[in-house]
Amino acid sequence: MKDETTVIQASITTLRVAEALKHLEGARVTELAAHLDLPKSTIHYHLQTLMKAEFIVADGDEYRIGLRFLDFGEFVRDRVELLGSAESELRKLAEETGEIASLMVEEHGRGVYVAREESESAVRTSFHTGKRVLLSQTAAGKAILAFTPHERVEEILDRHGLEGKTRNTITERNYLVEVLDEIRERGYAYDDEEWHRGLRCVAAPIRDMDDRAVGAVSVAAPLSRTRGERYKRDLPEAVLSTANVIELNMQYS
Amino acid sequence: MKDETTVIQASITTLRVAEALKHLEGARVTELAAHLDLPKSTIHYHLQTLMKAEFIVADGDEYRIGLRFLDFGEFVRDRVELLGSAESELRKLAEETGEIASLMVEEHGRGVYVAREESESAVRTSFHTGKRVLLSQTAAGKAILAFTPHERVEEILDRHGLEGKTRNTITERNYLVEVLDEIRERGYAYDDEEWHRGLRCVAAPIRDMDDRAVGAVSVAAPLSRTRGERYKRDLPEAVLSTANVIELNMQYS
DNA sequence: TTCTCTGTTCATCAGAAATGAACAACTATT
DNA sequence: AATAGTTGTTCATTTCTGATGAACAGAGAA
Repeated sequence: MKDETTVIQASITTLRVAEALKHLEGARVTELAAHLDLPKSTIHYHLQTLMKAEFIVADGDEYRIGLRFLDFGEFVRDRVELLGSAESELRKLAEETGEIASLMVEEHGRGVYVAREESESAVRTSFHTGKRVLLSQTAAGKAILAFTPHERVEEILDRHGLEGKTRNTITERNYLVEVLDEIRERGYAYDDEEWHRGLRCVAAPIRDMDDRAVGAVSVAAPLSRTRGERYKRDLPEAVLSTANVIELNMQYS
Repeated sequence: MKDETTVIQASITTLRVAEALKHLEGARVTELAAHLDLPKSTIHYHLQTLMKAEFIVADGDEYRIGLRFLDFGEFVRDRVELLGSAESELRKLAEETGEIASLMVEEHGRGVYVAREESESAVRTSFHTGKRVLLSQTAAGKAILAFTPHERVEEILDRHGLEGKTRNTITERNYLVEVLDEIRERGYAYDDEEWHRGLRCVAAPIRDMDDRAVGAVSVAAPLSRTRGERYKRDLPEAVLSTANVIELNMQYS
């Protein structure tokens, strides 16, 4: 597996500037230069480039990500076929459980939340649609991995590793493989404070005709509301049932 | 006003490839090469670059825009402060009128729809959130222009011109200025099939303390439902009232 | 098989991206 | 006000890299 793909460095830098601008929630030339460890002049030219292409905007004395990205974002969102079959079911799941229900798909070996519905009583966590996470760190991600061919899983783990996020995050490869086996048997996955302290999730994969995961539904709830039977039986049942309906919807569209 | 800003050509090309990929709704190397009039090899390297940065994805035998843009898109959407004050009001407006209600802001001299709500009976037009249009071609855009300082309006018109879209689109600068004066007096703007055949819109600006437009609300309805008083009185009233509430909401947040 | 498409790789070369220093335009401080 | 310390922009220079067409390999189609 060769990693030295020939890419255009200048473009990579421009994209990194955009990324940094998002990460810093707006920034000025000097700040970006420090953050990316590049000369001010270099940053300047890359910002000019992004401005000319209208991907960023100058707001007062700092640069920010522009609405052009919204255009692209909504476009790509509409291209996720799963969404059509899933959105209304997700809403029902959120209402029924009183928590946050979300839909994840895999891309470039990462998990991406493409939809999210929350009820009034849901916990306030700050992950928006589009959020990218490591598959190994979330219930939905593990549900996806469990129903992904072995070689592909290996590839993904090679590429992204197993970064620890909380004290519960799985960081050992062998252990992860065991967990995935369990999930495959059981049919659904747990996240017991592995991604965020105080937060537990239950997720079920959405599979195609070949039994490959095309995504996963998950419910996220605070520790305090995931005691006993609710965590062991009720939430899994709700999530599984939702995943099942989505799978059926998919087939008739 | 010098236009020859020094930009990085390689990056511009990469961004153009992304743009083309969106426009073509996914494409292969050869198709892109033809569309952008560049050698296949050049396209190849730019695609590799976008792939490595995970901004696009290879789907079967073609490349597509990736979900990374969704991350950026949602991020920038959350940064539009207006939205917090406007979203619920927009929904009410959509229900009340039974049409499509949307919110536009200006960026880089263009109009960008940042929110959109539709009722069941609304006409099916295919413009999604994030859609960028010429300000002169829409009711919301004209409402914004009418409450934008003269010099800035001149700048915008110089940059983007007055492209015709339907037979009703305003293409004469002097006439547009007249229309903007009317709008300023009247307080709201019309779009009489100027953007899309068979579609009429009514829009009102949302203004800040300095009377400058920070956005506009608009209602879009099919020609058949915009006869007589509804077009002349009811819709304007509804839109104005919504804009007013949003302005008030803004001040207390 | 042969032909005709793909997309990828290669070698070459012009020219463009990166850079630090110099400059100008502001703020803050005194 | 004057000054010192910021900032962002411009400039000249040099190296290295992005662009290119041709050659190549791989997949279907004929």
